[in-house]
Amino acid sequence: MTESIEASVDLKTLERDERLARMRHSAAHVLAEAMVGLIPEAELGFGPPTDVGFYYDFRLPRALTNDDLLVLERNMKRSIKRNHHFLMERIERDEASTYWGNQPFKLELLSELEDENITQCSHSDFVDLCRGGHVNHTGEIPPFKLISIAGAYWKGDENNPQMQRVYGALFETREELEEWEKQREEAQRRDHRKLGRELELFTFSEDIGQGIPLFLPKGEVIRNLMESFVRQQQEDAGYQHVWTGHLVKKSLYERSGHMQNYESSMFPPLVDGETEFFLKPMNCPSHMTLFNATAHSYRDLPLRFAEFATLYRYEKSGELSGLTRVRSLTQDDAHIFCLPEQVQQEFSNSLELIKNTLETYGFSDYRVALSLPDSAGKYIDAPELWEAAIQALRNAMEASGLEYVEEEGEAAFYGPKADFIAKDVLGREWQLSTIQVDFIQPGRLGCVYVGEDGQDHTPVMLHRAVTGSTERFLGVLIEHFNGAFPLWLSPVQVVVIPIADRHHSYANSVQAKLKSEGFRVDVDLRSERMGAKIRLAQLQKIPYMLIVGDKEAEANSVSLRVRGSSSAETQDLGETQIDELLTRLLNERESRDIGP
RNA sequence: GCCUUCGUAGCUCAGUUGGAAGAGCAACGCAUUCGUAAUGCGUAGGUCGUCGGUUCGAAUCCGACCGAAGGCUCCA
Repeated sequence: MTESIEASVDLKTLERDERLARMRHSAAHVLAEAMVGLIPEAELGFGPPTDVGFYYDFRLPRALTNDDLLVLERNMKRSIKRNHHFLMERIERDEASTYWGNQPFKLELLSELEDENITQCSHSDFVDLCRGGHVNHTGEIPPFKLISIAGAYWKGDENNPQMQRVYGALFETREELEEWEKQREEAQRRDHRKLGRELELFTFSEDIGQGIPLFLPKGEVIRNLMESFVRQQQEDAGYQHVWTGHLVKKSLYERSGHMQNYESSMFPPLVDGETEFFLKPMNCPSHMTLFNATAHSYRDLPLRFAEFATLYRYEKSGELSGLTRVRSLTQDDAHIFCLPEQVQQEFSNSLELIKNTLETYGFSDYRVALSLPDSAGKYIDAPELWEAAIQALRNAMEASGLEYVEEEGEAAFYGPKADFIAKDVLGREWQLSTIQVDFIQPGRLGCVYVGEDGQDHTPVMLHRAVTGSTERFLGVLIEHFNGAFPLWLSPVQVVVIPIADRHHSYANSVQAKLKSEGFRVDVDLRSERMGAKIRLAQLQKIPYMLIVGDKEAEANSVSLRVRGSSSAETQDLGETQIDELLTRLLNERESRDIGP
């Protein structure tokens, strides 16, 4: 056996990320060791570290079960206790080929190694082809937990065979691991699919179809408020709202480039004789058609068309998920036709709109990704237009003082994108808003304006969505607020709770008073005890409970109970005069307060 | 679409090796009139996702399909 070529490391001197990566990668080795112990015929793929732990891909003669995870975990812990040293060594190619002779995936990896710097790592009796990056010995692997079994394509390519992937979570301390598990459970508790059912916001039905959410009355109230909010802001910012229906002829999408680039994500066409109609998967061609309906002078620009449009996208069945990935969605979409020199100002205006909106919902922490094309992609071939668009977008972002990271290969087929990725209260990231610069489609669809020089010119088009899709954004909001919406968004803002039957008429009068101010108010007239009514209101996460009995009816007041910002915490604010209550409610509603 | 798991009342779930479909909550009815998170009693509710197969007999075993979950792939 050759000598170790990996120097021993003092973990304490490493950056946290590097240290964790080594620990996680080492744990993956130990997982593979345990798997070979459990199923000797296991074919090994590879096992990298992840954001929360590690995984290892295997091809196995049988499906793994959750019981297998327990066995694997136990065996891993045994190996860890024995402080096996990780030994890196260099090996000759033909020696490696012989050694890995019956491991097809390892042979494939081996054949892809360009140079002769072939290394493998052993600990205990287990050897793995590996480029390195371990802790010194298995005893340095901190607390971990095997969490799930999943299918995964070899090398992430769907044309490759499917492997079984075992995921593990690993952190430096027991506390961090437990914290992570708690976060995970909290996320499950807040799952918008569960809350959507409990709060009667939306549902799905096999009779309607996969990925097509149906909104119950309370869910529709929220949708409507979300859209009204954006609509009002857009009107203030000089947008004009338009409406372009649901069906579009194939020929338009052929000219825009969508047929060539997007057909697989569109529902099959509706055929009428010679004509094929498609359900609209996006609005840009429709809005450009609207633009072309009238003649435009450079003086008209920028022209901003906005639409709350229902779009249909044929997402593959396995990709659907609650409200966050659907087949019918409502986009708060807009297209801004402008002069090249207006791009920067329009970008900045859109950014302002997006910022205001996200902050109103309590998303103050977000990052921006600049999505660029790569050489491999399906991007429309017009290098100088791409270059112009990317330059314009970069300039606009820098002028706005935005920090951003560039991501190659993520652009739309017609242009680069600036995507806004916001963090929710649990620290999870969601891609919500987007601004895109398009130098290509307007020319393809013959959009022109008459310039100062009396000649026709092609406008630049900005695509821009604020909340993205109403469905997806609502799904994120439900989890963000844990179903306890701020007053302005709550489907039921106030519930009046009479203590006994003799208080019903006073309760009704309180309801009428608040309703006349435009509040959404229920009265609980059931023959139940007050405690039961309060409990129901709490579970429904209604912001304000007004309890009325003899005292209150006498004094023209209510006993005020506030739901509180978190689901568990409530406040009894005691007796409050109706006028005082109204002032409070009006302020809270107008300011769209999201609480502490 | 692919891998794995799952589908029993409106919801959450029990249902032993195949042998008469259950509970709690919700709903409905009656009683109760109550002071800050569940009043009591009663009634009703199911082609066990669908279709087919094995069996004397299927919620239970097998197959196909539909739907869901966790991943993978994809997301203009």
